[in-house]
Amino acid sequence: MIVPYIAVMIKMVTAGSHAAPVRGRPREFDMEEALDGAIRVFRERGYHASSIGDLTDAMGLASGSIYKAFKDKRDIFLAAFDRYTLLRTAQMQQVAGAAKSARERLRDLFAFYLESSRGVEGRRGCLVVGSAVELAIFDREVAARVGASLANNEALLAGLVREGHLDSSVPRGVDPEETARVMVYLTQGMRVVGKAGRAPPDPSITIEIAMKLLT
Amino acid sequence: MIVPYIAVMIKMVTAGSHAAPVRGRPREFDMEEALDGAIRVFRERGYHASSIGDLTDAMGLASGSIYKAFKDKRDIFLAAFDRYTLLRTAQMQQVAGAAKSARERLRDLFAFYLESSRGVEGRRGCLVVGSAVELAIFDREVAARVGASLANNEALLAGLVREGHLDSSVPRGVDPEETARVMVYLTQGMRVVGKAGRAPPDPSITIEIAMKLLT
DNA sequence: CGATATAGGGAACGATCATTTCCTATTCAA
DNA sequence: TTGAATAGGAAATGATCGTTCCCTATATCG
Repeated sequence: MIVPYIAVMIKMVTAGSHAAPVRGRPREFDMEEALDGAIRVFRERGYHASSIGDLTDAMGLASGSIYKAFKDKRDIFLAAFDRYTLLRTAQMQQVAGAAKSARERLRDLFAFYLESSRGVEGRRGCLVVGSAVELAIFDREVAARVGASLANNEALLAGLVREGHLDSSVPRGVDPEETARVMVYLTQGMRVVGKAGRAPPDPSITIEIAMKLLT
Repeated sequence: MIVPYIAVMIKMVTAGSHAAPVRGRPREFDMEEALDGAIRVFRERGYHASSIGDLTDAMGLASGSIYKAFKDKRDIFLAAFDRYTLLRTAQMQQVAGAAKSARERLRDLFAFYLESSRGVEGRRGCLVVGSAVELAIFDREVAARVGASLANNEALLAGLVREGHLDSSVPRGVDPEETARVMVYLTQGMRVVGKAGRAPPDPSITIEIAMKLLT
């Protein structure tokens, strides 16, 4: 009797308290698919320009159903933000774990960010950047999540610089934390410029210039 | 008879067709002060979260008066954007013209951007970044202005790199255009992170790391 | 099987927003 | 000095938006 209760609690925690309860009619829609639709809308239009109508279309739900699963529009946004950062962190860690040397892994991350900032994906934009620009100043909770996401990226990059010290692919003189901070500026700036649709003709040149930070 | 007409036309062009006409009751408010108020509102809240009520407060005008001077909310925004980029470009050119060597002028520009991304000013944000993120994808005219502003900054930075070749403060191997592109990423990223309220404890270290791009 | 609990969905509601209207005030032209 | 033109400002308007309500459907518990 207590085991399923614990399982439910764990699922509720991982799903951010948006998991379906045990009693009553079960949820018919897929929460992850619905949130993917919400992510698409919020990335393209931002928070304020996304209407509930936009969200019902993209999530495949009626407004009544949305308000059964979420407290309000902001609650949808926070759930979408959390899923976005979850997926993005997974992608980054995958990219950052492929190559042999730490230097090459950092190069792969730059390429990944540059690719994310190109074409349709670039125009769609980054939800973290969008939240920072549109919401962080007046919403403490959003600001905290944006800060945590940036700190997370910074830590990942700093860790790679430190690994580079160990495998001798990055000179000891390169400060991990300070360099990672500048690299975060660089990557977030790529997303901004990508939103404006200005992509570099030859990304490989851009990457090599960015790699000078590891000198 | 024709001379004042020409003068009026020139003023209308420079003021973006928002100048007061010759006939009728003259405008009582100062257009530049009003636009400064609009700039403050749009920088803090973005476009969609800024209500006409916010703008009447910040511009010191009633809604009826605002609609006498501007076609609609978007027209106010475009005028504010143009004034913002005008002022910002002037500031940048002033900063970029002080030091002796081109390398030092580039360093001053990094410091200027980092300072603009700190504290209250940083939280207030950059109107170009905000426009790129919130509006560029669905508003061609805004996208064009954002693109022009980024291209302008890029050209300014590239020009300094080229000057650095001439005064030998920047190695010849540093490509002006490609390096300027990366520097734009860097500076726009600073504004994003500044919006989130995360400023570097010691800006001078950050600046020196950024200067590695000129290696 | 009946009671309870929750989901799905669409219509209704209340608030807010951008914009217009209308009236007064102030200028220039004739 | 009168008329045309425009500014200032407050109230009215119409549309849109987020949210709630209500009804039906489907599950579990006793």
